[in-house]
Amino acid sequence: MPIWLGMPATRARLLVMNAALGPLDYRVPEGMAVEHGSVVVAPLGPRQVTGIVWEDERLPTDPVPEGKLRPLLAVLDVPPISAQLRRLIEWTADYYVAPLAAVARMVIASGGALRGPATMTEYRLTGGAPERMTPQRTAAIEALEGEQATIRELAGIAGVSEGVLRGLVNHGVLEPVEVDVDRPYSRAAADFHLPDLSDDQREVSDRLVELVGARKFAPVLLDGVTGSGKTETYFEAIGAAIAADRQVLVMLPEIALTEAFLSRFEKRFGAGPVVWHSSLKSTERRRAWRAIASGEAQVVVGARSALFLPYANLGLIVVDEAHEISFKQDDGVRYNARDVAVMRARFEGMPVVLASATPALESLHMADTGIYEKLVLPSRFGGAQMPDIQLVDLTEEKPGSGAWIAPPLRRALFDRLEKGEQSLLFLNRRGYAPLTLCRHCGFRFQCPNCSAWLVEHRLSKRLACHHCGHETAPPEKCPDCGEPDCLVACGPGVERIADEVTEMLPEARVAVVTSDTLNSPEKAAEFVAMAEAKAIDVIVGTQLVTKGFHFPELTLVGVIDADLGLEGGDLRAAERTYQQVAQVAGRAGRGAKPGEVLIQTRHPEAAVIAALEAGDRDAFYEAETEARRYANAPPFGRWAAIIISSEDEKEAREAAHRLGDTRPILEDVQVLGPAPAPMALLRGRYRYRLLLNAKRSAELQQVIRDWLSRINHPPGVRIGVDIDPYSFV
DNA sequence: ATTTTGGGCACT
DNA sequence: GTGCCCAAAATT
Repeated sequence: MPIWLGMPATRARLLVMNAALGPLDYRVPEGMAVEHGSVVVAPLGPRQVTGIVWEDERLPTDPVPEGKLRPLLAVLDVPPISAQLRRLIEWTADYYVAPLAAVARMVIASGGALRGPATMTEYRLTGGAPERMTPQRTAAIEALEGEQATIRELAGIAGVSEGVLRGLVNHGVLEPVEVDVDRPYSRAAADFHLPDLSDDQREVSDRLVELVGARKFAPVLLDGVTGSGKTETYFEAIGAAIAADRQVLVMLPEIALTEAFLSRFEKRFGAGPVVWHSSLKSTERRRAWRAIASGEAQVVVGARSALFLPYANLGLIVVDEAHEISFKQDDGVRYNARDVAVMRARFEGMPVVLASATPALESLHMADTGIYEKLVLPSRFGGAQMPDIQLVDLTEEKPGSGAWIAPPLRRALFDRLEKGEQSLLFLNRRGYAPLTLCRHCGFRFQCPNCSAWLVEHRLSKRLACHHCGHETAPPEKCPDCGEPDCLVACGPGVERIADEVTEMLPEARVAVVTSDTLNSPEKAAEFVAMAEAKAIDVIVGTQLVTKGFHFPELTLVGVIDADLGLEGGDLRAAERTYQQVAQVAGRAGRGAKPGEVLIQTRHPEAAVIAALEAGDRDAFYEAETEARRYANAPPFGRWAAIIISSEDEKEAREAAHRLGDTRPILEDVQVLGPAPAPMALLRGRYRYRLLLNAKRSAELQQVIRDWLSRINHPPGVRIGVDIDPYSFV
């Protein structure tokens, strides 16, 4: 699609991949084929930058005289970024008050992929014979018949040293072949293994398949109780997209979850999907990126960063566990992948499925107002029953001192172990104890870079900060008063609960499941295999175990402290508590045996806790909706946060007050603060915060942009805008 | 973001 | 005048 019809292609406006730079104009050299979306290399001073050719009218800038233009250096060998994706980049930058370049960088996030297809040299037999035969050469020629691979691989196949093969190359017996290093992915087949679906599932999957066929924007809330088989249901929609040769993006909240997903996917489609997440190695990243951009990748499974990739031919987006707050990115561009996914589906015209057993209130509201289509799976698959939920009132049923498991939960654990069934204890706290203090002088171990206590990890024998990664070895003596043997652990973490279980049930096999212990796909797979083989009796885990796992023999779930999430005054504390507890409860009784859930709490009367006990989701959502309406919180009003940070406390405070003093006075936007942010010191930066509460009708982003552009700050001060903040950290 | 430039200042 | 540091300007 040439864009400068009939005219010499002279000028191109670039969005350069540098957030501090505005749009830059360049000259297109004679004979260079460039269109909107082309990814190009341009000279910038003595250096080079990557840029995307953009529509002039969408990137306004002061006119630059012809004579000042420098010529573009090259067009990169990748498909141009589509107009729809360019619009999505603009929308995201605009909505989240972020620089265009910062958003565009997430599209180009591949480094090596842009430098063209890399090649490597493989070798194969020519059929010729060497002048002098040796036993090794004979063996090699025999073994390598029909093989083509690198020298190293061939040496492995033939069982000879690489030197032997190099000799054969020199004698012309082996010939080099240049191949693309990115080998093709194996193909998924839409009908590889068709599932047995319940009537409910069939009804929902038929509708999803229909929507995939319609090729129009269609936001869907797939609302199914835990264990209802949502995954199998949307797999049918994926099958339809594969059959129609359109790409699918499945977003999962945690990399730890992908392992279980991958094996289910492979059983259904006969080949694995393309995996995308932030810790891919650069070669894997390049291979995946190129396959996605060329259309070769049929199904991509990824964390939130997979959302911005330049799919050649996307036909369906699925956001699984769509309520998860990890879809909200909390550094760089603070976007919510769940919401941007809906926008992408809209710009590109396709269905987007938000799947959850505990949808975000906002999503449910969109469904109830008819903006999203709601598809419901009301019961568990295979006749499994929802678990029985009981509260344990910790003010009456007291665990012993230094213990956190109250008698009713202890009895239930005993009972399961006797019956040979599995139990799961949930506590959303990594490590052994969240605080260590000196019994003698009261000294508390604190992170030097953050406003946080150091968490004791006994498994790794470290005191660690969970915010910045600071670690020290626990000392023998108090660092403050020098008293030996005076340090005591305060409060429980999962490691400590595991110790308590072991003390109580010495013969029980206990597994601690957190991001510390399940930090690789292999470890995750190993854990799943052990749990399925019944080599684990009690799982003690953080929120990592609340989602995705399906263990049919698991019949007891204990929530150690349901009140934990309610502390801290977070906007969404009640909702998050409800979701976490409901999700972890949903791990119980997924097989033939019924499940039991015991929730330990000091506030059995709190609305969230009562709703959990009654299994009354509607009551919780109704109460929460009213609370949101009262607070002018989403979906009724909107919140935004402005975080001012600097390594210098005074500089941060002064910048925050300068902003506060020039706050806009508006009827529909209220500004609160500045105040020290809840994490007043984070990773060595002092932080202040302003909160904005706006009516739905307010031009919130425009107000913020105008306000921030009026003030200049010292270079060390960073201003971050967080639209629809989740964590109030 | 990174590089270039230019002003102010000490030193010769 | 020269060298040096730092802030401001430019980068198309």
